[in-house]
Amino acid sequence: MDMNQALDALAALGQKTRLEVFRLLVKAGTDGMHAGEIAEALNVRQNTMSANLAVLARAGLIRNEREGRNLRYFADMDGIRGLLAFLMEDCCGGNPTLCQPVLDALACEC
Amino acid sequence: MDMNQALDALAALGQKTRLEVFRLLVKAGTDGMHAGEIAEALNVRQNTMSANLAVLARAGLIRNEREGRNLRYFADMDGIRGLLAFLMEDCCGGNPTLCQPVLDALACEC
DNA sequence: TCGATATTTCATGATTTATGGATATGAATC
DNA sequence: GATTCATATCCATAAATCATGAAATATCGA
Repeated sequence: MDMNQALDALAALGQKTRLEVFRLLVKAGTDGMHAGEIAEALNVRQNTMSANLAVLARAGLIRNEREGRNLRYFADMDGIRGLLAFLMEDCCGGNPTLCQPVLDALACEC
Repeated sequence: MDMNQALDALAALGQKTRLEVFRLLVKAGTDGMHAGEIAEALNVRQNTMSANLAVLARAGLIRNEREGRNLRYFADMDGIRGLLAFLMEDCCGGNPTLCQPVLDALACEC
């Protein structure tokens, strides 16, 4: 994760619809959700949602798999973990005893 | 941490100068840095930096203490911890064995 | 009180971003 | 191959955001 990736990710999450999408997908876990379901759940028009999903995907926060006519979207745990690690990098001057446990613990394998 | 606070925090971090400031202050830890030092370190004009510091402070990500003519800024670990917890809330449908350790570990006391 | 220093506030113009309608693509079904 | 469904893309417009210069505020020392 470098600065630009982190910026993309944070900017992507700094918008209401996209933050809601991300949290919805985090909650959905490995089941994921179809694009249409997401749009309906959040009451957002299809084209707007598509654009927002694209922003999140480009930022590495979600990914999708095609299922016939549908696209199923998932939260990308690797992406969010990398972002969190970047945010806390060199925490407290890099003192490892204080902060390394935080980063290690982000190895959540949802 | 509610949705609006989280949006403020993410939008605040989704801008290059502000993300750099935040990481600088995370690195500085309990020592913090003067506003002027921060502006100089990142080569940003003082009024621009002041505006950006205000955004971060309003978002609860940094805080300051006056020291004579200077303001010393610090990363607000409570703020960032709350944000990270909000992002991962109800991860995997709230399955606690998978994801609770991540949230607990964010109790880093820098 | 006066001047110097550190920082913030305000107003503005320029750039970026979000949204909605229309349209296009891609996959399944008939 | 025509139709239909799910989703993506294009384009124009409205809204939000950003950096900047000028002015204001707060603190310190003489």
